[in-house]
Amino acid sequence: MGLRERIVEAAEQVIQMKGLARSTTKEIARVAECSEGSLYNNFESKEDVFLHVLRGQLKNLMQVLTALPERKGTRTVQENLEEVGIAALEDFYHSMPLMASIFSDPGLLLRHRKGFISRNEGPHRANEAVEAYLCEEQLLGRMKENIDPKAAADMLLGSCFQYAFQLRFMDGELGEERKRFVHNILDTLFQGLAAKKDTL
Amino acid sequence: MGLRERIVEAAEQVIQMKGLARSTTKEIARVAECSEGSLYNNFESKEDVFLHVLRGQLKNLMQVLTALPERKGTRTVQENLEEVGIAALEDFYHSMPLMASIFSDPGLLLRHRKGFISRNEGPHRANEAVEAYLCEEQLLGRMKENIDPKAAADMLLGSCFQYAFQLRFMDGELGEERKRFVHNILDTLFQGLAAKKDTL
Amino acid sequence: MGLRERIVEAAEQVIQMKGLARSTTKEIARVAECSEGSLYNNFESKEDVFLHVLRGQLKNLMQVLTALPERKGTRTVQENLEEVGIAALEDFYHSMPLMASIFSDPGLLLRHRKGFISRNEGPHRANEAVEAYLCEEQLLGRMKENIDPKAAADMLLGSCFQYAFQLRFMDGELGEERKRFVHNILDTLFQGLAAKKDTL
Amino acid sequence: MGLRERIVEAAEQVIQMKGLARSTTKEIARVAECSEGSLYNNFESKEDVFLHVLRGQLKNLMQVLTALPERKGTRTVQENLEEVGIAALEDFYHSMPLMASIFSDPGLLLRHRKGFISRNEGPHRANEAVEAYLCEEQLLGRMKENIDPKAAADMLLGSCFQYAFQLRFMDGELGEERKRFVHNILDTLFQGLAAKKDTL
DNA sequence: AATGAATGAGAGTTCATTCAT
DNA sequence: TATGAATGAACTCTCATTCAT
Repeated sequence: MGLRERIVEAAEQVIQMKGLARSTTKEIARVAECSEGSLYNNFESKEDVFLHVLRGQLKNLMQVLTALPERKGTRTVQENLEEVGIAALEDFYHSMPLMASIFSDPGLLLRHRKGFISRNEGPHRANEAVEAYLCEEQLLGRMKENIDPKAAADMLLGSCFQYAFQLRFMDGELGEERKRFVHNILDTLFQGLAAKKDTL
Repeated sequence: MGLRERIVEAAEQVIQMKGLARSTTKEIARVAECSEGSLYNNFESKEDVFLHVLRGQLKNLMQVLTALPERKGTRTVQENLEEVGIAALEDFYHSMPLMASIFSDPGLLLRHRKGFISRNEGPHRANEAVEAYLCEEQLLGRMKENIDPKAAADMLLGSCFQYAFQLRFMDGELGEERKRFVHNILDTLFQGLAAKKDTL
Repeated sequence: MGLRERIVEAAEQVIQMKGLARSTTKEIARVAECSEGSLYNNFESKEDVFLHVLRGQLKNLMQVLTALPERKGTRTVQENLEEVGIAALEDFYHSMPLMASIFSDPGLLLRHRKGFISRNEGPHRANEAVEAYLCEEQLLGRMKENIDPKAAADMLLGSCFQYAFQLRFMDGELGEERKRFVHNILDTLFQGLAAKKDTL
Repeated sequence: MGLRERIVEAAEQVIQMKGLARSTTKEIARVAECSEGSLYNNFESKEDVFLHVLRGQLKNLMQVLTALPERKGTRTVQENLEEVGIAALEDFYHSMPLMASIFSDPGLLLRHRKGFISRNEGPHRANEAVEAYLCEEQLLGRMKENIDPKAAADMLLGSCFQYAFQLRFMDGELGEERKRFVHNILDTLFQGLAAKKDTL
């Protein structure tokens, strides 16, 4: 593994542990087993290192989403979405401190927002991928016709996102209940809340 | 308005503008039109000021949720939830930089987590309130019986939460589409995704 | 007791506890049960308060020394000096943190040295008083003739002074061994170190 | 000379001049001709610098005391003690502002007392060394048998200690009278105060 | 005379960044 | 290319003193 990668991994570790606000170049260099000078031989600035760390997030989820189009028409829609939901929950949980930290410095966000968007790295990508998948399933008649695939995608990923946020806030670990959480979400989402017409 | 309040409001403004990481006591004092010393006559530390700012968040949403039990059995369930969703979206959007910033310093979170929990100030309160409301409506027969109220609450608030996060990330403003967003979510949630049985 | 006295006593307490460097007007006012403003209605400055505290030190020793001339020719010289030594040890022990603290701010010492000297408040007064007493006893033939009363006084008080310093440094309490210490000092001082002539 | 040493020397100079209470890191850095940041690359804190300054005190006296055992049986006891007394007077005079300053912050003393004791750096070391030397001379018959070597040591060093304290207090310089002072002390100590028996 | 909120200068400390080696 | 000592600007926080009440 090259030094650049080692530095990015070290930075990720340090930010996970201490938080972005308490991460220092000295500590990152220590964990990467190199000098602080080497940080600046490989990256423009500490900010630059952080950006590379950010890019490495949600890797697992993105992989699942990349494979999603192939799932179209196979297994059940709910099964396919469960796979997505679990991956989302895991990655959101893992990356939350990093992703959330960007709001602690709006200037940083401002400087790099265009870059994120042009490289299609925003956190909305996942939602769009799920939405696209659901459109396809709708065309296949495997999902109700007159509902909004975007809303469905937002509910699945949004509930996972908020759950990850709240777990981190409460210092909860992400244990086996993750499967049950996603399962309950999807069950409810597929059934709908509406009472039978005669009782409405 | 007392100086304490002015300081908290100034701190909120500054953190909204510059982010927690770039907020300085000097700037907060400047905006509050007092000396830095006065910050420390009124609060133990900068951290203490931040905590008071945090406590003032989600006020509007909490008010709507407090009124929710009285809504039980009135209007339609979907209308009642729309009110909640819109308030959530607005408050989440407004507070996101503040709430997310806490993850930039896990030490800070660690020091105050117990306080948050004991004062019931965690971000999960909203979800619990909506869940409780939906349980009641279920008993009234205004919602399908065999679905999970918690999952429904998580989807509504989770999608609003993530939408607020993404809007902030993309520098989007929260305009009139907020109503449409919540409406679509609830429409989809009430209908359910499941295809008609004969086509499943 | 008037407010002025209460403030001086409070200041002494606080300086004893926290040290001059960590003593604040806020704390002194709290202990004196008055406002910080009252400090400045009664004294020119914090420095002024400290000077008044200093003047109150070594009261017990000075009293003993004042009575010393009357002791002349009574009891034994050694007994009279023991009384002095014990009083010195006690007062030095008690006042050491205060007296020593003045060296932490030479500017303060410089500003007030002339005042100390003109009011005859220096720490050398005690030595002079003992020296004067010993001169008298020498005239009475109760002490060896050709020795230096000043040196004797310096040895008695000096050893007590340093002992008090070292006790404070080591966090030792001034217990019953104080009598033994002074007794040993005086025994040795009276006997002299010189070997018998035939062995010298 | 390394930067660390330069910083310690600069700190000693500054504390000698301004006193511990008025010594600032800015001034120390200025005198050491380095940045304030360098202070913190070389020491944990300003307190840490002060501790290193303290450790460097009484070097000359300690050297004389280290050589003392070799003096045993040579020259006269009084000559050997004069050398000790003069060194003590000089070092006490020089170090008094530094040593005394530690009492201006009992918290500091508390934090490091164990360290001082375990490293055998307390101010009592000198007394013990002289006491040990006198014991040896007693065995050689060069000093009166039935007197207390500890008391003798305490009188010699104590009188020098207090003399140094008073000189500093009075802004007196330590001139050539230092030899006379020590000489008088020792003369008196060796002779003893006791009147001839027939006159007692 | 008594108050205590407000002040602001200045303290110790941190840390991203540089650059001579 | 790798280093890490040196930097200095910027930070949070303290506290003696003032003054309107």
